Amino acid sequence: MDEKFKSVRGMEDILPGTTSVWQRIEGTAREVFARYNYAEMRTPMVEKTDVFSRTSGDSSDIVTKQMYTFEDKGDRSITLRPEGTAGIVRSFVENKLFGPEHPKPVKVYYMGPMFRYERPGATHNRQFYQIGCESIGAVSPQIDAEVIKLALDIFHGLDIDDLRVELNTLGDDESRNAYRETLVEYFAQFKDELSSDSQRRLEQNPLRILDSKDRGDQKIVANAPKLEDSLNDRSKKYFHDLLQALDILGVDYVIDDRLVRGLDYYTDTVFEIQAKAPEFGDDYTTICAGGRYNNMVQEFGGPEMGGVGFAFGEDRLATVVQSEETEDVLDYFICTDTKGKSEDEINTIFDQALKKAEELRDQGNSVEVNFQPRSMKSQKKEAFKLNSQNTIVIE
RNA sequence: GCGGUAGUGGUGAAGUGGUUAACACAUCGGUUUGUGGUACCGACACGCGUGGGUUCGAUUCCCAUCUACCGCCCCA
Repeated sequence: MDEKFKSVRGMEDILPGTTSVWQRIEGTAREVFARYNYAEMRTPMVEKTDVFSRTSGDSSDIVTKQMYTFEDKGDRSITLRPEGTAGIVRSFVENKLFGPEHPKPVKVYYMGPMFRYERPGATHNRQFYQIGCESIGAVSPQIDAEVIKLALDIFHGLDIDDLRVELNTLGDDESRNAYRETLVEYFAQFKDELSSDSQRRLEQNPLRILDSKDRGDQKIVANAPKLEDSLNDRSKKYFHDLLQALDILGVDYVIDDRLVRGLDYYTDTVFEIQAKAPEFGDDYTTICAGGRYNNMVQEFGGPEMGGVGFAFGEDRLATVVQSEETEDVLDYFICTDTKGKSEDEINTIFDQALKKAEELRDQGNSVEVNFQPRSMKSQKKEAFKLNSQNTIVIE
């Protein structure tokens, strides 16, 4: 085709042949969300840039290099949402869902496109699709555990069973600030040995050095002080209680004290769910991530209320999920025998076919009609290919 | 954003500095077939991602650009 019309880089079409997989993912998610009494919420795909830069953290990778930001005609800086949580919380505050008339926590889910400006690849698109949920307005380890179980239920419902939950706590503000100080103190000794990325992080977000992939960094990280040692009693208890709640639900988990996540807004609980599949090279690959955020509602000018949620990418899941085994059957295929007929005669035949199809469809049948002048042979071939139960010929 | 590989019809692909760009599948037409997927015949890229350049002449060489894929980075 003419190149100037090609789709924008990183934006992919989801063709009719593959939508059934997406529908299964979304349908399964809706069912599970309903069982946990979550309601769907839809927020705009664009927000003022500050909504994301304030909450995600000015130094996060998403904000520094992945935001799809531009100015509208009113010179406002707006951004295509890179993730779902910030917009939901913004709406929660703006619409006063924190009010007493709304039972807490407010439980919502969402699904839709997200945008990040980065290099596209097999598993990376600039427009991608996420499904997620948020439980806002109450803080309790049982809620966190329930949210994790909810995610697992969705994946099990999609027949993804080889799963692993990785878990960590970042503690509350007091604990994190204390840890931050000891961490900066520690890394400062090795400042010159750290990668350039991590040297930058040292000033802006020292926690992120912990999951640096740089080999040199990793050696230094290995001996770094543990977050655990900086946790205050409240944070320790919260995490302990979460583990207990997960035990009660029979959820297996792995504690990973390096897990800090790329977004700055998390407090206490952070988690990832990984799945192993041949499509992922038989490795455990992260398919879902989430955590608790107890400051964000306030940051938007709301009351002091915590939230917890997760999100998973549909694109990545779609490579693993099989479409449901629904055999495509057609009730009727209507052939039109136009060979040797005049144009007027052909038109009449097509009209008859159109009418016949309508009658059959009114009775609830699925019907395909041929409105092209072509041979009976190719029409019957097509009827066979479509697995048509009945074939009618109009001549 | 950096490094690497690649870009030929609906699909998979072969190929060459120079008259008609293999082959296969799909599609369409025809013949055959006790007739609905068989067999056979035929049609199907005025074009080799796009834009320049070198050349008597480029799909084939050079440059740029776009796109895809892999690695890094990051993540979903």
